[in-house]
Amino acid sequence: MWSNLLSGQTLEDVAKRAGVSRSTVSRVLNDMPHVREEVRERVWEVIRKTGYQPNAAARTLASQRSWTLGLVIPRSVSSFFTDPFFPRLTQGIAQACNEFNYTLSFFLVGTKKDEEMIFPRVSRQGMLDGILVQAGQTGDLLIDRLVETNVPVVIIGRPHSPSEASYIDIDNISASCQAVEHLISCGRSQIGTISGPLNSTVGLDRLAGYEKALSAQGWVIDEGLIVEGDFTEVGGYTAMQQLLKRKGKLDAVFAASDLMAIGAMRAVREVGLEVPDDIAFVSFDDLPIATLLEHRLTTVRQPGAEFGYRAVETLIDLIEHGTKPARRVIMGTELIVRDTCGALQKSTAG
Amino acid sequence: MWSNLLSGQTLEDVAKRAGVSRSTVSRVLNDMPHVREEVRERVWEVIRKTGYQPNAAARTLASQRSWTLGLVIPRSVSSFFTDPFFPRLTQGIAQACNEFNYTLSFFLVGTKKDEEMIFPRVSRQGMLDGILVQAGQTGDLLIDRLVETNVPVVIIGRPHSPSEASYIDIDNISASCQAVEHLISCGRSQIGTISGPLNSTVGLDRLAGYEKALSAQGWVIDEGLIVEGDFTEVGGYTAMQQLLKRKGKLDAVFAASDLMAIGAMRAVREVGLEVPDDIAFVSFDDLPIATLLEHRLTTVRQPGAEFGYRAVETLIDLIEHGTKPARRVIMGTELIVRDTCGALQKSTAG
DNA sequence: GTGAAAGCGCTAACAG
DNA sequence: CTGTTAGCGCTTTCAC
Repeated sequence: MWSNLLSGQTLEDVAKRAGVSRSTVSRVLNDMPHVREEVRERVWEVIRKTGYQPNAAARTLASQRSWTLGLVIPRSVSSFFTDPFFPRLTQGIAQACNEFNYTLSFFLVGTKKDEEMIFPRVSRQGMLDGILVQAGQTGDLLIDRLVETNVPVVIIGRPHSPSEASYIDIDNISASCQAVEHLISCGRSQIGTISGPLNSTVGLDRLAGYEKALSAQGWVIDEGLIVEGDFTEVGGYTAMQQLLKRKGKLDAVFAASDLMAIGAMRAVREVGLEVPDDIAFVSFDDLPIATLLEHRLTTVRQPGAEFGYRAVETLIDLIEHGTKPARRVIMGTELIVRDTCGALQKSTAG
Repeated sequence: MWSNLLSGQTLEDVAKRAGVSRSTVSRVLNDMPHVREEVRERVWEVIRKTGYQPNAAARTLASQRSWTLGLVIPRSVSSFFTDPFFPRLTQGIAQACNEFNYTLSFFLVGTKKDEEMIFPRVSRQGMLDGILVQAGQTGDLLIDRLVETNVPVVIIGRPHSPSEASYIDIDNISASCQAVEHLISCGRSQIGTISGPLNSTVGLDRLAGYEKALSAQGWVIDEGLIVEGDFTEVGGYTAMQQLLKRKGKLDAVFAASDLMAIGAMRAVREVGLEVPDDIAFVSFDDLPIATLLEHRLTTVRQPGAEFGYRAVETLIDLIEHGTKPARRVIMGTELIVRDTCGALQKSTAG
């Protein structure tokens, strides 16, 4: 009966209609105490009838709280839109934001120019209550700039510069070590690796895990068995071709991502070799596609959505309880044994 | 030398330091005329030195403009995080937002409860200058609610209810028709289809294109050759198994997405049939993976990033020049002929 | 060309 | 329990 949605209603209007003051309406709106039940209901009634919606900007300005979180993807994270891992991460983040009633703003830094345009928006007061930023490459200073900003920040992935920043990560070293150990326990001894980009901590850590496992056997690291990849299918394919040049001395590969393992297996198939008989594979991610391939991937499952969810929880903790001390959250992984490592085959046959 | 980043500086502080009034600083900040060049530079100098950043909430409140766009994914769009098409779309949207200096807020409606939580946030005054919403399924009323809100809205995909809402889409009917015509021109005549969900316009339209192509030949539509899919790999696999029950009468399939074609080809391989010799395929999307398969996909390329970019442009147009008349943007597609349709093979052999 | 003053719509002391 | 009163930090007339 009264004017409807978004007709520019204000608290004042609602107050007048309900015959109370602005403060009372504000109290009702924010579920605060000290309002008679009868009045509270009268006010709600008016709010409902008028379709009144509080103005977000005014609320933010007055309360110094925007209920908005920023998700920043640095320029150096080029795989954000191609690596299937990220959608899962984003999903978890979005879900947590919904649950905790935050809005999620998305800052994709595509170019150097973008960075200069975006940074002011991100660091602006009154815009964001906190920031989630994906760890990128060495030399990408965006994260450091963000941290200096004094807005609560949680880094997704281990940051390069050991600062007092909060971050959330998985234990890439242990997980990779375990993956390679599995290969060893399957009887493989000439194990190569296709690493992630070595200018990222995730690439570095997974390589470190590989080396750790070999060293634990007392084996010496053969640099020729290490090829740097880029987390893409094509990168895995190319890297495998490198590795195959020394075939005969290679019976297994640890790939730092499922996508690279898929590319690598394509290269293996092309030269007429068999997976897992000739070359066994263990990789990382456990993408949905892992079980749909001809040879189902033995791979390290890392939390995707849960990871994002937890990152948001951590950030909200910083917002509500202060940024010090820095939080360090390490989430667990799990080795999923399937076909590509040859373990199941063996136990079936043997 | 003066205090730095985010120390709670205000326009007032800057004005004082520069020896001018707030109005002048505001003019400088917003590149407005009527400021002496000398003064302008003095003010910029202070801004730079102090690291002052204007408060976004205050600015939004005073100017009634948030420079923020919302991207809403309705509950019924469950494939958002699994279909590789969406990342490309999002990328284009994010890029356009950067270029036009808008911030992108992301609303993922996961559950019915989410919808009730999110709707007020989205429709709230002072929060969003405009909304991009992905078209969902029939019966999903979110879009209609959003349109009623009077905030400028652009629907991504053709909406179900023919309202005066603005939308952007590709010509799914023509594109699908062309795809099936190609199959016909390759000499196939027993053509089945794995459709998208038939409660979505995109599913409906691609099926309509399939039927149009057959009808144009004077052929009668065989309902037994139509199986509904869900745009996923597994859905394609299952649908193909249905179709294969009538094999011998089937020499080609039009799949409404690449992912479904991949699943379908898996099913074909499992029963020992050959692609494209026994069954030819044409699909839709042209995902990056299309060229990495054993049989490279013949598929309809639809704009991904460009689509998102254009959606943002359209929305900004609505914001700046009014929502009437409604804009209808239809983007082009292109049939990419590769291996799965058998055309190349044939021309090589013949 | 510049400044004063009045809001934008809300929250949050502080009285009562 | 409720209302009054200040702001939050900026934009935007309107004088000068």
